[in-house]
Amino acid sequence: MTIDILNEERSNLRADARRNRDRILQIAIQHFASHGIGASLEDIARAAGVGAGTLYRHFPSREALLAAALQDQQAQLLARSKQACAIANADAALQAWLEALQDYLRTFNGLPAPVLAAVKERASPLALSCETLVSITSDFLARAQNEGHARTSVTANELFLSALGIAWVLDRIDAYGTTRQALEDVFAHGYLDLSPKPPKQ
Amino acid sequence: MTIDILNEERSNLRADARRNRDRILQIAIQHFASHGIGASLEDIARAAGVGAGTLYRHFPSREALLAAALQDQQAQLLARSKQACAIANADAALQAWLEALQDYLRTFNGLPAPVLAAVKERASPLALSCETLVSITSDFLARAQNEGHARTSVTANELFLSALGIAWVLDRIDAYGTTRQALEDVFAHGYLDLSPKPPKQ
DNA sequence: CAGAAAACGGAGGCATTTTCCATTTCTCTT
DNA sequence: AAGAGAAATGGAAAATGCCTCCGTTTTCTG
Repeated sequence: MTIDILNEERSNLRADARRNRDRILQIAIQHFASHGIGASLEDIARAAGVGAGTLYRHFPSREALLAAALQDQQAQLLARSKQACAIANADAALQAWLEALQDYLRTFNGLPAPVLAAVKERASPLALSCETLVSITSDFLARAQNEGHARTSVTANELFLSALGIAWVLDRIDAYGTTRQALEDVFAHGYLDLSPKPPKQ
Repeated sequence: MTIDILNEERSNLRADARRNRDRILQIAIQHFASHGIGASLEDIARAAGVGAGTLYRHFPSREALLAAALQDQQAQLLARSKQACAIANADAALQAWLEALQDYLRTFNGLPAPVLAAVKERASPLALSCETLVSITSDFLARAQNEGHARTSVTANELFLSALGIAWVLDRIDAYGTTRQALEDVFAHGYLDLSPKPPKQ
């Protein structure tokens, strides 16, 4: 149920290795934040004062580095999921969770892409956390289907994937109109409204 | 109203230039189809039997080449929009159009990304066709809002962006469950269903 | 057919990822 | 406290891909 992949605690790294690892991670977070997830790994290595080889030994792939850089945000996301659990109204709880998820996906520019990739690639360092996210989504969805108004034909996977899709669009469109709220609205209610009696015809 | 950017007809290209341009384009379509929009431009040039310089002279950027490679599909898309226009039911017409749009966006793997980029970048070679697509979407949406059941709070832009988001997800998830139909369903109806009386509470 | 203009192509500059290994640094034992 | 061996380092280099530049070749025109 935990989202952590590697706790910092007791690890048998040599002192210099640990120092370098931490340094790289800290710099990576800064670079991902300012240049998006595509930030140059060479730049990160240089800024951290280590050789490229060192970076790669600690984080064999961009995704591995990304996964490590996301741990704090993931912890925050988990905290928000706990808060959302406490919301009495099931629909509101689901909505709160989806909003938290959107915020998380905004941590770094371009994050939705590797997260989506991780959904299907078991091997990805982000995969574990992805499964957790889908599973949490599933919990909120199930509750909203039972107690609230969530459509019963929707699955947690679809919900999660849709959230990714929206996050991806918003990631790249930004201030294009009043888009964020609007898109989340389409997401929630669809573009068709079959509820009241047809306005015409 | 046309989607064409450069008609093949009378162009004052020298014979060898036209030959090369056509050749490059033909090969590019094949490569984009098999390797996605990220296909190596060097490979395309080599396969077309021309130097990299020649490719770049004819198509200054990947997007320009992509735009040219998409012309046939765009023509097909326009044709489908005409067909959809003929559908009596406004909702069904909108749905048919959105489906055609999805198919178009599946032409090459990864297409949604440059299309989304083109939505905001006036300069992009894909921008013109993008505007056309949004405008067509707008027509179908307006009709479905008047005659059918499309929610009046939704705009064509939001609809188009949502379609891009879905296409992007499906592009990378492919056979992940029964996803396609399901996602389009969430898109159409949302994940909440407020229509009938609340099932509980 | 010859000269001018147009087009060609591929070498080379640049950026980036990733590997490899000779050297350096740490740690643990004695 | 010293030194052997394991661990970690860093940066050179290979691989890939984008894109430009310019000496050479092809086409067109009169």
